[in-house]
Amino acid sequence: MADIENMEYDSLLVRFKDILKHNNLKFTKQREVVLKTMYNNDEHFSPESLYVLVKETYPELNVGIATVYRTLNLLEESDMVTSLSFGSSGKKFELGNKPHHDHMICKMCDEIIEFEDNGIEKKQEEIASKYGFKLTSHLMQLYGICKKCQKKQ
Amino acid sequence: MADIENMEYDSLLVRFKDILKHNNLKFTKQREVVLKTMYNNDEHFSPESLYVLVKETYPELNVGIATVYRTLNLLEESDMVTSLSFGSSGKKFELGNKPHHDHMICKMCDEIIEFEDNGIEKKQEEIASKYGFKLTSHLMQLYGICKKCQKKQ
DNA sequence: ATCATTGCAAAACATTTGCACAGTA
DNA sequence: TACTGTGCAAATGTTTTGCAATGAT
Repeated sequence: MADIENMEYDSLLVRFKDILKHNNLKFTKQREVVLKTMYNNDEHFSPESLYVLVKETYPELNVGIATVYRTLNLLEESDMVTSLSFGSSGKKFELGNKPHHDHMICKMCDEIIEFEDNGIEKKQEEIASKYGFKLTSHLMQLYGICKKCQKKQ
Repeated sequence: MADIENMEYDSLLVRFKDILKHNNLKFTKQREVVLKTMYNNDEHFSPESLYVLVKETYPELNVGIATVYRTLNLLEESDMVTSLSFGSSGKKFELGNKPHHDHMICKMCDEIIEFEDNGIEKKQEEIASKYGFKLTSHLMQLYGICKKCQKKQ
């Protein structure tokens, strides 16, 4: 049963349970379902859109949007999800199960393209140490117009 | 009168007036005062804090916060100001009169340190062209703990 | 004179919180 | 059992919008 397909999710789940235990928090269906929905739908979610998806997928649980917010905040504090903010609408979240990457965002269609930035990281470390700054994370977003939208113009 | 001190502001103002004219928009005291206040107080502003400062400085104009928002949005669309968003509170804006730079943000005290990133830009262009993406701008924010706050810990 | 802009208040969003009840350990 | 989590609705915070009056060209 525990085939390779589920290994990654299982390890996320174990990590989540660990975090909960270490903080004297409880493992609940709602928390599990929020994590699982993010995993099964590999995208960038707004709290609202994740909420809709969770409700559609698990209507019997009757999950409230407050719980989605609470769970996302918990997951973010525990570094299991990352948030991006751009544009005028609120944040978007993604599950941190992929290797580190950054984002290119199309101004016209809001599409998000992920890319890896081997090499830029080193430069960032250099800059930070120059200012005595202790780096914990970074956000790099490139804005512009994607291939498709360039054709439309 | 037009000494070197004011040249930079004057050129901003000319640019602003140009933008207004090209869009059939009008040059008003309120719009001018928002721009001027940003220029005179070289910082990163939330719309709210800029509003307070404008009211303090020009109480007789009785500028409303809606106008501050409208002006900031206008200035941003015209690329005269840039916005950063981070944390859970809203956006911060800065006037785009400095050479391009990025930001280091302290997680503890929210201080913003600016730095220049000669060299990273080239890499960004490379990445973008690999995806057929037409780059118009970018955002790079390094998060961590600043020198002062490290000592406090 | 014409048409955009303004301040105000209300509306629209986005997110958080208080509380009584339900669920986990 | 003890205590945390939950949904709900209300509260909060941020940004936008409709409107009648004002101001710029």
